[in-house]
Amino acid sequence: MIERVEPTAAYELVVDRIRRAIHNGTYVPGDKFPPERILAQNLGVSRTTVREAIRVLEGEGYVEARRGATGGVIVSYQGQTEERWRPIVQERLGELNELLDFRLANECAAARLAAERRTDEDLAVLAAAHDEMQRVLETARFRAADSAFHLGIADAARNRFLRKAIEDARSAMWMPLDPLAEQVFSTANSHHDRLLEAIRARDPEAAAAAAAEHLESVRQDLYRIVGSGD
Amino acid sequence: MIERVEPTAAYELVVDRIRRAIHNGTYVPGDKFPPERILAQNLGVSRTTVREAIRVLEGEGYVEARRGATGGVIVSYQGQTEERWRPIVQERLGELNELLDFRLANECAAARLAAERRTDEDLAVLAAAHDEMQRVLETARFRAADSAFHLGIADAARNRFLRKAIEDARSAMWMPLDPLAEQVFSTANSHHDRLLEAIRARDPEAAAAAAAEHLESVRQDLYRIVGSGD
Amino acid sequence: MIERVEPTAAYELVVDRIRRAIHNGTYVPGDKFPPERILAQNLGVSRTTVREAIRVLEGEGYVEARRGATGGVIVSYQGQTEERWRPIVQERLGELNELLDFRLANECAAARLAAERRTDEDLAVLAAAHDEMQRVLETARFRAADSAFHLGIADAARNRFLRKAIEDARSAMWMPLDPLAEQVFSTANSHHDRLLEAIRARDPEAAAAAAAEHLESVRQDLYRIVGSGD
Amino acid sequence: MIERVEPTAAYELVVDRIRRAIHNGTYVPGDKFPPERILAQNLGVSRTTVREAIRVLEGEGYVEARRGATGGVIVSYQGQTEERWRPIVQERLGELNELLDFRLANECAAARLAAERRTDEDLAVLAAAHDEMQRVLETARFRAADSAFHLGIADAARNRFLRKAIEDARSAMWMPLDPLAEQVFSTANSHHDRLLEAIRARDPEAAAAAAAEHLESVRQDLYRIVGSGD
DNA sequence: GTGGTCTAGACCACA
DNA sequence: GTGGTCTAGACCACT
Repeated sequence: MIERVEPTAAYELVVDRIRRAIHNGTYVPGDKFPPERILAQNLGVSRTTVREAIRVLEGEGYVEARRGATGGVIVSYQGQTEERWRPIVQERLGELNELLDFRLANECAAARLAAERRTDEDLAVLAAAHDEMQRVLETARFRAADSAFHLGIADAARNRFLRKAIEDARSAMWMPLDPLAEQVFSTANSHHDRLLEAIRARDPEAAAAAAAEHLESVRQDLYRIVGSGD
Repeated sequence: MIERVEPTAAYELVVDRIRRAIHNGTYVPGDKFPPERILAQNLGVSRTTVREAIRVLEGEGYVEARRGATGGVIVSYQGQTEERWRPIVQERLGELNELLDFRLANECAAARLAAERRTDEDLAVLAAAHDEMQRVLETARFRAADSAFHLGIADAARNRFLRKAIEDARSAMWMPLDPLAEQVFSTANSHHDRLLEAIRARDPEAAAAAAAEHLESVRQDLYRIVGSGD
Repeated sequence: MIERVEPTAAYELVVDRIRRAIHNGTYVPGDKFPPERILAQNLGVSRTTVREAIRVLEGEGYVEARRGATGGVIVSYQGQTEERWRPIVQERLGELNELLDFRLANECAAARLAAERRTDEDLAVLAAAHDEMQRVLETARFRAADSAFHLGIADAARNRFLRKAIEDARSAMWMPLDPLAEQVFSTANSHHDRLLEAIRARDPEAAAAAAAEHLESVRQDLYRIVGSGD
Repeated sequence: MIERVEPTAAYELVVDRIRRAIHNGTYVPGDKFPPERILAQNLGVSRTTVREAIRVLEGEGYVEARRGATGGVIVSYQGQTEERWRPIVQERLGELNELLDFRLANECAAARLAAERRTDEDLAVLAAAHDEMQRVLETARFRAADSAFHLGIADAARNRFLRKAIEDARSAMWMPLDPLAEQVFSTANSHHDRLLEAIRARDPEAAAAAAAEHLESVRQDLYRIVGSGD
């Protein structure tokens, strides 16, 4: 009836923000973060708090801090093989399915609204991300462009609640499956093609359908990972 | 790119929990809350923190604390006339529209999934809430039953993310519009009828359509409030 | 610079109020207090708190509680001989002198203002108290009339701050010196005569002088008690 | 006959102490208070209680709390124009007159006793406060020196009851009338001159007369404020 | 090293 | 047995 609250320390929130920025490709392995002072300012917290967060992320192997004038905080490489992740996916399968249903609801709605409301600027952003995805070879870069594409749709839908729900859900689904990602590049690109075209053509239903198809194919990928162990 | 974090104090979380419990009708005006000591235990915080939250809610006029063995913290009456709320609705109109689009996405999806997955127990819960809505005269009780109905659908959909999104959105839309609510009782009831029937019949598309229709009529009500001032 | 605070429990305040009422003769030995319920109402506290206070006063020997229909809380007799109090007066002599200087300041000012502002009603109250003092034999009754007289002057001065200061100071000086009191009856009466006449004649300076003389004679009485042990 | 008691929470006592310290100029706008932990120790209460008091004072606009090593609780600036305070003075006029009569009684008595009992150390304190008053330009500093001067007289009188009565009365009269204060600087200084000289000369009657004259001129100032609105 | 928050436990005043 | 207050101690976030 009334559930437990769990107070979250400021530095945990910062950890979350940074981790999410890495997951959605804002920063890819090898990238350097802005200086702590700047980060602190942007996040609206003190530098101590940022440092605390970075220490945690270092512990998790997400980032690496280097001292000196040429130093800074850089994102680490941490690709994982499909093999190592299969048990984890298996365990989370129920949750991942729920997440996909949740994304279906929100990303289809966003695609529909984006098709209605998109400006030419929105379209340019989406097209750029789409181009980027077809050009890049590196998984991390692909993921960044992928995020930019899907969040660009949410932005074009002009709805901050859908935007946040989509961002949350994508972040929650994230897994460092570099090898897998490569296999699905081409499939993803064909879906993205259809989605982009529908939005360009201002066709809400086609956009929603393309989004749904895309997400269902992601679901198939997950089942394939799980199944491939048998 | 990287957004501000806003650290949330434990007592703020408690304020939110309690406020939400009032908004969704878990406690209606005149109801007494569990004793502070019990609340603290349930919420997993100390009594001081609960009291801090109650003090805030007292300041906002949500609750009133009475001492003594027969005392306790009770929910205040704070009905507002449509007149007083028109400017506030007007100001929030953009946000409310976004919220409705967000609810459309999630509540239609929930209705669809509920129609597929509902058990007989789910149906019993929905039917009970539906009956309650048609029986009660008091606005607060109606609101409670309304919440029970819609969250019951989310529960039947077996998806915690949809559930949370729906709860959040409903809570964010809440306004103490008692008079308005009364006017829309009958309309709401007819929509709920259709929704319940679709779920009973395990018809996903009909359920989604009924949910959509219901939310669009809520949107019309909001515009009516704003427009009635001319 | 910033001094300690000492929080006072409600029941301590009640103890103080009741003790003061006994000291200034509102209730004299043998008198019965109002029922607890009434006391609680008048004091603005709950009955439990009144009971707590009475328990303390019982412990101090001020009152005695008797059960049953004819029962109630009655003020105890607790006369003390001069002998027993001499050491206590000696110890408090510095404080008592300060109190007398404080009373001089405030009672003279009150006498002066009373002479200017007194109404015929004020005069009647003072005259009644004055008569009472000359008639009574019992120490307790004399003290009651004495209090009525002096506080009546403070009331006639129409100044709540002087009133409170006088009441506080008189209460702080109180000692259960029944034998002493008898010895000074006649002296006190002659001073009171002069004070009453000056106020009746609306002569501020004479009133202040009479008040001063009265208090200085009280000071002499104290030194006599202390000295009489040599 | 028996008056209501009003139980005072510890934090209310602390609020009072701090507010009084501000009123009598112990801390002037811009000053920083001792750290909460020290305050708590000095006041003999827990830090929670001190914080509760500070929260109240923050709400009243008396103080402002800043975090960080260079932070602390500082006294706010809150000067008020004569205009804004006229109605308030008007409303309190009766009470203020009573307070002035009360101060007359006690401050004249204190001046008289101070003239008799002052040591050279007392004189040095008074002279220092007197010098300070003639030197400072800032209202707040003047008020602080003024308080030091008058309470210094009470201290020289060696009477804790007069001391407390004077401090209470001065605190109760306090108003944030900065502009007014400036206008009366010179008048006050001339009165203080005479008062200081009488105490230095050990002339009780002259001291009392100077104190009386000073207070009567304050009364005139109040009437001037009230009258100036016509 | 400051203010901000939280905890666990206690006692008090109230009905 | 309720809310109201207080304590002693702790950790966190800020500057």
